[in-house]
Amino acid sequence: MAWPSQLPPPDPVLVKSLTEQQEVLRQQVRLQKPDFHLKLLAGCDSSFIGENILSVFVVLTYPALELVESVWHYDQVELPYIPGFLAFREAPNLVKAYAKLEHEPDLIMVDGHGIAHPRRLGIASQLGVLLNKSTMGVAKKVLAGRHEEPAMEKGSITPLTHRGEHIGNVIRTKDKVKPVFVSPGHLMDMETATAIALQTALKHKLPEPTRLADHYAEVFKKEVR
DNA sequence: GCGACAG
DNA sequence: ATCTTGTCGC
Repeated sequence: MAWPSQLPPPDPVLVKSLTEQQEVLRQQVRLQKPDFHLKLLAGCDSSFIGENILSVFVVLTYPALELVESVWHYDQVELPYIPGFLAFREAPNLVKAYAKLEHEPDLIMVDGHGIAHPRRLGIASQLGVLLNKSTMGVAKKVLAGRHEEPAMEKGSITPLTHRGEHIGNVIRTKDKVKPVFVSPGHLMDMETATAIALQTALKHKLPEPTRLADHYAEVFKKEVR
């Protein structure tokens, strides 16, 4: 009866190394209003099969949100999941999948947090720095910070704060459905990220880019087997 | 010291 | 993330 509902004990040496790497990357993050004219919007997501990871990228037109491309990359996972260090486990494979895209998106919506992270470097921010591309994060659960529950109707927003900083927004993208947590990743700002998340959330809780990436991850998963 | 803990 | 059945509602 070791750690009941606990997580596997992380290796202190590994955590120290990853924390140092995060600091280097964090200093490269730029939060600013993007200069692009949003035409192509990408979404990405990863799923697992034992010790392997399957990452998917989809590209949609904006604002029509029609699918124009979808690619994937399947490989071995190098690290275990450690809260706060998700990017080191998933970003490498996402970068390889991204390289297969024929269309270069203006923005990437990532499943996970942007700066709404204990050290302001969630997977969306880290991936943005690695690809030197605008990114924003859309997560289903909180990792850091506190917030009030937004009203039950679609469009309601509440701020997510941590140590006195506004690190994200809690957005109700669908009536009476659990809200999502949005935050800018890299080369992006809070206002734009929030607006795009709401604009691209049609009939579902998750915005289309993330939702479709999630969907295709399941489709390609059967192809890999 | 006690919980919490993206995917 | 993944393991898992039926069930409620649009």
